[in-house]
Amino acid sequence: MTDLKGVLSEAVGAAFAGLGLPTDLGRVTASNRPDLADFQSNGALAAAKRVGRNPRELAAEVAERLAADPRLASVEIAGPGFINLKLTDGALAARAQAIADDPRSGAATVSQPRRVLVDYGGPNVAKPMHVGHLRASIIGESIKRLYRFRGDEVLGDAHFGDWGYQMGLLIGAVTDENPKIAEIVEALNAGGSADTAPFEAVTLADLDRLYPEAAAKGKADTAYRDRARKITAGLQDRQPGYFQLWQRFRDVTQVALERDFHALGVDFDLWKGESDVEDLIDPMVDELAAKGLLEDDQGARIVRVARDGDKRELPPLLVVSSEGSAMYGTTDLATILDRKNSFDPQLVIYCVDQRQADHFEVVFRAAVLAGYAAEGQLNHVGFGTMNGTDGKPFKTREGGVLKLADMIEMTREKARERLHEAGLGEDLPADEFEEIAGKVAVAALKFADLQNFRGTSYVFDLDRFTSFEGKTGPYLLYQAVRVKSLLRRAETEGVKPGPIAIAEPAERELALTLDAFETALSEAYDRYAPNAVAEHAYRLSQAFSKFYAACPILQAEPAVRASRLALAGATLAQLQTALDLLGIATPDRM
RNA sequence: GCGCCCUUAGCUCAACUGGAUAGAGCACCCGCCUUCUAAGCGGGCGGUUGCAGGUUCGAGUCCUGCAGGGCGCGCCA
Repeated sequence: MTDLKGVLSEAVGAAFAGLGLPTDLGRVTASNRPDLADFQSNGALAAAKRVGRNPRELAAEVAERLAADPRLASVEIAGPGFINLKLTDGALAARAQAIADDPRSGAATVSQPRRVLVDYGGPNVAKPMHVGHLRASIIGESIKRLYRFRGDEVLGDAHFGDWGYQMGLLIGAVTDENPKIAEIVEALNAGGSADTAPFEAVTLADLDRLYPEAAAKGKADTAYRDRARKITAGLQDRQPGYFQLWQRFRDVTQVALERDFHALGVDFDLWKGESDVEDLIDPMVDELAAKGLLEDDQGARIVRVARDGDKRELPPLLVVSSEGSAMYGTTDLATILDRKNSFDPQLVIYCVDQRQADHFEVVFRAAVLAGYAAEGQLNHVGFGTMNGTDGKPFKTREGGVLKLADMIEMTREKARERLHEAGLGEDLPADEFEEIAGKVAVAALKFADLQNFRGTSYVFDLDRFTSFEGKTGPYLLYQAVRVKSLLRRAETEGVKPGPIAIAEPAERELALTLDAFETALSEAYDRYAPNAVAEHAYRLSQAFSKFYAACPILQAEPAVRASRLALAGATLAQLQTALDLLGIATPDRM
């Protein structure tokens, strides 16, 4: 299905071709001046430069060739040579009708679907998720849905951090604190057998408490750090005591993670972790050595990735540490190999904090050197940080890191408050009210994040995000619910949608906005930029709201009523699709 | 020190990859509910796009320099 921009680009392109000029000059975009036109082409300006002619003259010749097009109500030249196009109401109505009849709400699919893997989330075993994981989850989930909707075959992978130094630190800390567990670990490591039941006593809260202490000690105390590294290497060697205790860490973490992700409406197809590629590492190291990529350096084994012409000095990829353990770059590289051997993605999107840009550059270069990926196939889609109102990375009032679960509950509480303030949902059963509050909270958090371009940092301001007024998630839910309510009423009154006709300005604007969905999606897709979808959802809501205020629906005469009802239905379908692509679910009532 | 990113209305952010008069929301002011959810709609106020040059018909967008802010720079992830 082609949108109006595409249809008109073809027509204008043909007109340019008729003058012996390149077809691509006909590229049409939405008008910058809605008061003058629906669409515009700037091709004459570009052409004038190439062929050395007056742009207005060229534009006039193109316009002449377009004059007979029955879909166009007017073709005008303006300014230095803009070609302004206005559609007939009939052509607009036909497009709106096609969108209303389309289960995809007018969105196209890519011509060549790819296998795409989205790597996001990145929670760590033994550490509760904190606000830092929020953006990865929100943006990654949206990108996954967007790519899938465009027709690609997409897998989302949570990619646990479960195999590094922090595991060694924690095993050390837990055994220090609990002699009984230390005894069992030692016995198992020595090849003996022991009852591991006491491991069950280790809770996520314990790990949560011990990790910061251990990490701090590791920084300050060289001996402590070296022991943790040795334990890490031992774990990676599958020494039974370390390995079984580690499994307990993984289990207690998994439960909490699933709960947090579920609350956010985030799902993964793969729950793979660093440990899943452990078996690949030794052969991979051998292979890298055989290819002559590996170098010994200060007791470690590295791959140098610097290139001529680099503006900065990139560090090498550290493959094996001086203690013999795998580093995160090692598992990242092995994961690339693992994916190549299984899903064989044509594109991998790493949705990870922008601060890790250098790290990914190093890993990607190493992957290309090793022949595990082609140049450009691995793509780091970075994002900025979420800051507090002081402009610095978000912290609690006490200065600590806020757990994700706490943030979600905070937002949910705020949502309940807002609903009560507005006197909404009070006649609903308690469980439905809770469900609505949950959806409002998720919509508030996600829309606040996704309305900004991912690369920029933004300020976390709960009061603003949860407001029902203005450009917020709750506002969008309200709009969707309002349409649902309208459609329910039509249903009970036995009113059916019918053929769409366009007459009023508000109807025109709504139809044009519905048509712009495809442009927003392709931009979001090409630039890994969900904010284009968020922007569209908001514009659609506004256009509908204007229409809703200006054009009575159920009170209108039957033909108009049927048309407007169809427009309302098309709006709801597209709005829900757009929100779904942002990972936002819509309640039926509020 | 080297490198990357950022600086747009009082505040929070957009701007379809170089196009017309730089747009939204919040805040503030003025209108609109006996009619489909007013959590809404309409109107107004608000700008030397950090500063200085350059490229061209045309720059928030590209190039150079400067100022301010953030981040990264091998055995954490």
